[in-house]
Amino acid sequence: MELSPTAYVILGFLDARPRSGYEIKQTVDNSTRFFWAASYGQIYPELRRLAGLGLVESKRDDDGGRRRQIHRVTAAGRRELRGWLQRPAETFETRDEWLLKLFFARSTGRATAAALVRSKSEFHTALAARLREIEPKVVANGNPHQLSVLRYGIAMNEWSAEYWIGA
Amino acid sequence: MELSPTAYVILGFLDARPRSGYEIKQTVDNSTRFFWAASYGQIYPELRRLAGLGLVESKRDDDGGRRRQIHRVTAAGRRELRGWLQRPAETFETRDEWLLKLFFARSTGRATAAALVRSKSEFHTALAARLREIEPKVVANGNPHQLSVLRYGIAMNEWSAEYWIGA
DNA sequence: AAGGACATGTAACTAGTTACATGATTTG
DNA sequence: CAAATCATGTAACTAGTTACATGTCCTT
Repeated sequence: MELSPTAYVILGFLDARPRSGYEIKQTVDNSTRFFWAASYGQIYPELRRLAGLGLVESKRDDDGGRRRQIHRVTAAGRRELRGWLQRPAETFETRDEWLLKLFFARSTGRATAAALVRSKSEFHTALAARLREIEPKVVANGNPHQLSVLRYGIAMNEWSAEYWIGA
Repeated sequence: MELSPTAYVILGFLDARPRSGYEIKQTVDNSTRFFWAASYGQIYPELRRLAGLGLVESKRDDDGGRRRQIHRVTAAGRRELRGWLQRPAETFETRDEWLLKLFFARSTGRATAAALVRSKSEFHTALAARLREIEPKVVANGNPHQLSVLRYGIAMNEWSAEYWIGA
């Protein structure tokens, strides 16, 4: 089966424990977001699709008057996730508008280019700080792979911030 | 006017000199590709759109029997490009399937995780090497901003490759 | 003669975002 | 009581990829 990487994000989080679509979104925003984002507009329809394929089981579990749906990964879903983990990765993409503007900053004055570089540096500093805030939670949850991914993100953004300060 | 960043890529390259859609694609693949890619399926329709908006002028310029179209940026197109360059950048996105797999490599053995890390490191080494090949061309064309963007790409990929070797 | 590079273009598809609609509960 | 948070979902849209179709010219 060939699912979208975002489907595996969902399967991956459900593999740790069952949760609602809303919770998946929060979790993504506090973890994989810096290298793989996902919006509600993707998560909810994808959950349905996965349920249709038998990879996820969804059951209603209202919280008081609050309508809620809890999803859990099935045995087939776990198999699917393992299969994906063993296949080689393919996608690596970056869309960096700062670099694009700097690249075409020919006619603009050098003040504009300098401001751009400063702004890029600040962006990476802010992102690194944001990731540092998450760090204690990830340490607490005790998954070494997740921690090493996060630390890479922190280190990389700090590296980038410094790179452009020196420039 | 609010165009897609890819439209500005086109305007930016046409600003340096007029060229065909095919040439734009080749140029992108040899320069902005590592931080902003574009396919024919985007470039050709976008050229039409830009022509419709009066930002680009396209004229037929067959090369022997080879049908060809040369596009040049208009004065309005240059204004539009400058306007974009002066607005702050917004988009910064990464989709990294290697990090995603590592992040969810809980149940897989540690051998799988190690292979993943190695493969990520190799990927960045190869990309850095690819960018190094381009470097002389960029040096030759004498645009300092383009060179600094390229060198950042090289440095960053080398940094990433080394980061994961040590891990 | 064949294969690769030059050259343009579209159709079908996949992915993903944004904005909106709806409504309950919790917190200040 | 107002605002934030919890919670689900969809419609319309934007962006972008892939695969295909077509044909020329150049190199081996």
